[in-house]
Amino acid sequence: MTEQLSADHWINQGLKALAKSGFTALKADPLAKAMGVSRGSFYWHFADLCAFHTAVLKRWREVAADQIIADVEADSDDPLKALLRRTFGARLDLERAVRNWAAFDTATQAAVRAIDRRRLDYIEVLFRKRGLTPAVAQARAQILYWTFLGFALSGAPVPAARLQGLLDEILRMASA
Amino acid sequence: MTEQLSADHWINQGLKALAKSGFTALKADPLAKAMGVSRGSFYWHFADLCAFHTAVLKRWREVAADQIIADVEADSDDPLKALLRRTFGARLDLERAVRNWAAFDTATQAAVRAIDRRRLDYIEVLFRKRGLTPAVAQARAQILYWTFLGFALSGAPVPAARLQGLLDEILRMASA
DNA sequence: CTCCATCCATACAGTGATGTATGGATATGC
DNA sequence: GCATATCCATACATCACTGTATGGATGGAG
Repeated sequence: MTEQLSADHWINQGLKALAKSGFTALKADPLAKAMGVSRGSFYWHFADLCAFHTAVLKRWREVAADQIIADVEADSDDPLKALLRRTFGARLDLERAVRNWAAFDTATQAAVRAIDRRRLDYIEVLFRKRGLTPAVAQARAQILYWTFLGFALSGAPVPAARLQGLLDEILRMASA
Repeated sequence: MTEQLSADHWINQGLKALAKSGFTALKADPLAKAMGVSRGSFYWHFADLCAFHTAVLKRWREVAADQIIADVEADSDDPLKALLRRTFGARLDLERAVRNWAAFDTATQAAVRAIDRRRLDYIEVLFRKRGLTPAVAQARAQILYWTFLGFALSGAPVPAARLQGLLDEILRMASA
């Protein structure tokens, strides 16, 4: 057994295809071709497409959660600033693809909602630690998160220098 | 000729299907069934699917532009506030669907970019009229537009009362 | 009334994918 | 060294949709 595949191989390939080509690429036939293998393998590891989809989604939830943990662990001199730098600077193709997917699949929608909840709560905590009242902290967390989502989903590339200035402005507005 | 269809009928149905079911619903066969007619009509009015897609997209550009005009014409006591009320309160399914579509089609992507440019420019003008420097006006316009996009694309429903508070907070942050 | 243009239905071949059934290859336990 | 479990290839039936070709219906010009 030199080159046998596992379910994880398929799931990883699924995430890769998702980030690169969107959720419409999550099909057995094209993935198999991309991996140089036949669909026989796919249908051995997964009952059907739906099972594969839920597996990919589960993995995404894990990595998205890990992402959050990593952000929490970020150097905490100015955690909000660090969080902005990290999130606005990250590769966002996967994020984009999953959220597009969510418009067509309720399970994906649920996963996205769960992740949103966690991120929102975390941002809110950061604002509270800065001394804002709970109500204002909640509002600004929601607003900041919307801003991030808009940036992530707009798809328009922003030069690094300009992005830096925009992040500064965001921080200024959020801390006023 | 009592019940003949025109290309416009198809395009309108396309926009409706787009808003309701996303860009994957822009197919001849399902649309024809939904209109109680056969694909023969479709392929008489349009050379192929691609031609239909560009027609739908062209129409979207027009209505999205009209939307902007309407916003510009909005009562101008506090234009920014009026703009927020109008955009955050509007039906955003079509906006959502088109932007999802743009992730899979470069022509759609170009249309979205064009609309984004116009909206951004308009918001920037509003900020300048409020006395902000060009640089700050540009930055805040971008940030506010991202915030709108995040709201529009997040898909999570927000109760009207809570939304009102959030809009107030946005205005406060943007005007500080 | 007739002819023609407009508009639509139907039938066909073709494509890309799904899911299943069956059998072949390869390592591992005994 | 053989049987078995694991993993994959191939072939098949099926489905949804595309695009085309052909013919039928309907209304207006002459």
